Amino acid sequence: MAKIQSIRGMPDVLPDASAMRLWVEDRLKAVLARYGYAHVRMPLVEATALFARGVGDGTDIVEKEMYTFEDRSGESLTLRPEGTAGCVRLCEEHGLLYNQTQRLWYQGPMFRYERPQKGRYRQFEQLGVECFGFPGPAIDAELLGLCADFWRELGVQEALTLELNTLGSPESRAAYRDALLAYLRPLADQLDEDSQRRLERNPLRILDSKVPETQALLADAPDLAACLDEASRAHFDALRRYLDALAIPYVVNPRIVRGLDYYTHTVFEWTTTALGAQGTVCGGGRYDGLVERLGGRPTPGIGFAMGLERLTLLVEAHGAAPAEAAPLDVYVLALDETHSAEALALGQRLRQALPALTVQVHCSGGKAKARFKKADASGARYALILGETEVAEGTVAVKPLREGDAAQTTWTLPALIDHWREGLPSPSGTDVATRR
RNA sequence: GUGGGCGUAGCUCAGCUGGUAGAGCUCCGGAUUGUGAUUCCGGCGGUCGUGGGUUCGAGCCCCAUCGUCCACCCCA
Repeated sequence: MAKIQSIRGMPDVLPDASAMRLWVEDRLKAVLARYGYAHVRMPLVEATALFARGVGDGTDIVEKEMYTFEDRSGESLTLRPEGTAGCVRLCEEHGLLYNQTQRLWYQGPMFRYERPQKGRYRQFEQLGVECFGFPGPAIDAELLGLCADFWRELGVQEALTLELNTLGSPESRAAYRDALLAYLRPLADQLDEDSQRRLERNPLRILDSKVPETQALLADAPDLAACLDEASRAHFDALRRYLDALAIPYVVNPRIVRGLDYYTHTVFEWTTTALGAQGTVCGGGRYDGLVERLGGRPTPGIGFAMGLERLTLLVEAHGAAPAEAAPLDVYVLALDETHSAEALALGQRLRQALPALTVQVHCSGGKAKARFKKADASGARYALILGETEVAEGTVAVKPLREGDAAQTTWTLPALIDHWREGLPSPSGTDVATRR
C-alpha cells in the first residue's frame, strides 16, 4: 500500500525548526503588546465570494491559486489565501467599525496553490496587522515603525529594505489606469503574453513585469506621480516626513503596485536579497475602499502581512540567534520498574513546588545503565535517583551530570526543594555546555 | 502551468565501465547484578522513490510516473 505523506507544499515543522519559529513569534508578539494591538482569530475557511470581491477576481490569487471546494450543502468555500478580507468581514459582522477605530493583529496559515520553492509554500503562515478608521498618514507611519521594531527585535534590520510607493486615491488610481491604457493599447502586440492578458483586467500589474522587452516599453509610460491629485500627494508627502522623524530609511519604488486589487494610497514591501527569488518578507498598504466594497460603510483601512517562514529563514541567515534551547534541569529516574510510581510522584511534586524547574521523568523502562544513559542524553543538569535505599528512608539521591566528577548527594524532598527555591546553582564552567 | 538538479538505512552520504548493497552517526545489547557521557566488542536497520523496458545480469542504461529542491511566474 502506498505510504501516506504530507501534501505537496505543506511541510511539517520539526522540533528544532519549530523552536526557532516559536522564538520568532514570541519576539513579534512582545512588540505588538508594546503597541497595544488587539488579537483576533478568523476561520481558515470563508465564503468564496469574500475573496472574489475583496481580493479582486482579476488577481492571480483568485484566478488560479485558491483552494476552492463545495461543502456538503453545495456552498462554495475557500481556504483563505490571505487575511485582510476575512479580517474586514469579521469587523463588519460584529460591528467593530461602528464609530470607532481598531488596531488588530492575527496569525495563522494561509493557502495558495502555487509551485513550491524556497520561501514559498502552499500552506504558509502569516502574521497580519490591520488598522481601521484612520484616514490620515500617521497610522501609515505607525505601522511602518512597528515593522521596523519587529526587525530590530529580531536583529534583521540590516537585511531588509523598505520599498514604498503610492497609488493615490481611488480617483487618482482610475485616472492613472486610463492614462496607462491609452499609452499601452497601441503597443499591445509588443507586450509579453502575460502583460497582454493583464492589459484590460489589471493594467497596473504590467508595471511589475520582469520581462526586459516590456520594461523597455514602459520607459516612456505615463508617470503615476503625475496623475496624483492634491490630497493623495499631501498624504504621501506627510508620510515621508513622518518616516524621516522616525528615522526609518526607505526607497520610493514606483513599480510597487501590489497584486491585490484593494490597495490605494500607500503601498510598501520590505524586501531582502538574502532569500533567493522570494525576497518579500512583508507587504501591505492602505485599502480605503475595501470595507465599502465588502458591503460596509466607507472606512479607511491599512495593514500588512508578513510570511513567518521567510522571516524565520532570514533570522536564521542574518538575525539574532535565540538563546540555546533551555536544557532540562532535572531527570528523575527510578533504578528499576518497582519504583516508577514514586518517580512519577516525585516529578509531579517538584514541578508543583518549583514551577520554574524543568523536570522530566524516565518512562522507558530498562536497566539502571540504560536509565542513566537516557538521563545523560536528556541534557539534564541533575539526575534524581530513587532506588531501594532512597525509597526506604524517604530520600532522593541527586547526581550532577554536567560537573565533572562532582559527588552525588542525598536529600529529603523538602530540604531539596528549599535548597533549589532560589534557583539552581549556576552551571560551572563552559566546558559542560550541552545542547537541548 | 514551464524548465533544470536530485531521490540508496531513522539522519548525512559513498557505491568504479552494468557483475553478491556499504560507511559514519543514531539506536539496542554486552564488557560492569545500584550509576551516564570515553573506550572495546556485538547487534537491529534497505522492495536502492514507484512502475515498466533493455540485458545472461540493473542502485548504475532507457521510458514513464511520483516526490523534493531551485528557477520562471507570482507573492508572504
